[in-house]
Amino acid sequence: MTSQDAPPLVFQVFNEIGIIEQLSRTVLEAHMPKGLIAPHFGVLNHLVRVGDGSTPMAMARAFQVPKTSMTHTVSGLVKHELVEMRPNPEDGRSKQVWLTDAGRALRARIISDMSPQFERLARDFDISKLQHILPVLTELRIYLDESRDRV
Amino acid sequence: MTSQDAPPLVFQVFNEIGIIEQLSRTVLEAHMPKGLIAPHFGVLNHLVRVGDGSTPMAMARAFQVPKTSMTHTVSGLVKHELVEMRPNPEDGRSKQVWLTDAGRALRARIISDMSPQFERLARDFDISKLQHILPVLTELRIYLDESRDRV
DNA sequence: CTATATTGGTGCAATATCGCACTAAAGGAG
DNA sequence: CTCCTTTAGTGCGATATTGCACCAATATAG
Repeated sequence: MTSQDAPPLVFQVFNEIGIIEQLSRTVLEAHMPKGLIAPHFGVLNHLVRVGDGSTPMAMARAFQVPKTSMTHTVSGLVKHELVEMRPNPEDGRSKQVWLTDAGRALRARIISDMSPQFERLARDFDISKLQHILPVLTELRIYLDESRDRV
Repeated sequence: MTSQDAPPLVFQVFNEIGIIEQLSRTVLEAHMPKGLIAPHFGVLNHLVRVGDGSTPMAMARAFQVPKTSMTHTVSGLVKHELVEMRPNPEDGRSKQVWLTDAGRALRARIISDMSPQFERLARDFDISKLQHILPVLTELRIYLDESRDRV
């Protein structure tokens, strides 16, 4: 019975990460309008930060989700008129996703709505600890990402 | 445009955590039999570690998911005969979830199947870094958990 | 150039997630 | 005890996720 009493370190890390992901996603979604969830925000945020005109497949790869999932998420944003699809002039197979003004505005509003919570966390929590773990998380993410297809 | 070029630290941490969660979940699910996904493993693992006979609601709270989601997950495990439901002798409203031998065996097999990958990660990655971030992740998880209903 | 392989996107079906409403049991106020 | 509230669980419907199959466009082999 020893093995199950002492879960390996890696296991524990992934476990905590899973719980944090769930809790933080819930917080995010509490600030989103009805009908939109975390993946929608992810796409809006991605388009603002990386730039408009990305293709659905490029975003599916960026988020590591199947292309059908990205099609579905983007179509939800189109329905809410937060992005619009345009043909890709460089490749007849693909499309480009462009933000609308409403899309930009919604993303900005969600972020500003959440800022009090971030600030409270920054007050209550030792931020330097987060600064220390961020590079490790990034390294771990890169490792997992690169080992993804080798498995 | 400055605010969106420099996402706050907390934002970045949650972002990395979200990606790691997704990648690690994919790894886990690659080791699970067809028809079972990460939440099923979560419940099996929980029952082994915390002990048999927990109620669906207790687990819903532990995993921070709606009770309907837990009902669904547990019913999938029942269908695969990995757990069984019994009436709760102490409360006529609720039930208890007990592992079957097959449930215990499957959980053990999944863990042992994944151990080579954990070991490879332990070789390729500086484990002491994970040791350093684990307590911070735990602290962050506890903070979010406690602030969950205050928001 | 032609034939084949690959790639981007979508429709469809199976399953998952989750809010809402409802029932049954338990708890609490009087 | 009775009434009211709370709690555990489930049915149902809306939406999400994802594998599979397919089409159209592009890339590649010969």
